[in-house]
Amino acid sequence: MATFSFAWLSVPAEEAARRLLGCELVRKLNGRTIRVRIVETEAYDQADEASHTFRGKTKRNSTMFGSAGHLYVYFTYGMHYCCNVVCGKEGQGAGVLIRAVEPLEGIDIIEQNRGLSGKNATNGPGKVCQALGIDRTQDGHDLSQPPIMLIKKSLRKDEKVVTAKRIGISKAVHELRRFYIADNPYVSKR
DNA sequence: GACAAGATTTGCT
DNA sequence: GCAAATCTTGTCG
Repeated sequence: MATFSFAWLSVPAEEAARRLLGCELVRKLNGRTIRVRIVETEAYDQADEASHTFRGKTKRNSTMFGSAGHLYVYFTYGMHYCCNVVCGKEGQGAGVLIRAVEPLEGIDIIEQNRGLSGKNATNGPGKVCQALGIDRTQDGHDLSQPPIMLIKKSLRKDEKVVTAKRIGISKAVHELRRFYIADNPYVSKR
């Protein structure tokens, strides 16, 4: 389907990061369904010194140079996966890191995958991937197709987006490119 | 062909 | 609060 289902993601990374807040991610795993809500994101684009795409296209980040609505998964620190939603226009090299989610359905599966329960199971980039069973074989996946789908949702009226400094990186840390839903208990703290 | 660093998490001092 | 665990990719010689 060469539709523009993800036209709403074909915008600058910062805008896409805001729009992704509150959206749901549906993951089919072993015949079960896991449904979560995105509560924290972080924007990356090619002009960002801390981005993988800063020095141009490589074999690893080629997914981020694809079209919006795809999944970019990378492996880091020898033990963790992080997942991003590609955004912007094709060839732009922009994406949004999913930093934290709120479990809505299939919580028992999440707890089983993580070996933990409560908010500690999904309040971090590496945790989200482990909880949803995402690894680098999902890199480049089309988020309009199973087993992982992205569903656009709006925030509730009483919820507001907070813009904050980035964390966990060593370059351009002062940039205000991290977004999260105010007062949501599943947001990573630090 | 070899070396250094990394969008993190967890456990111990 | 700090340091280790662990391996892939990118950069440099």
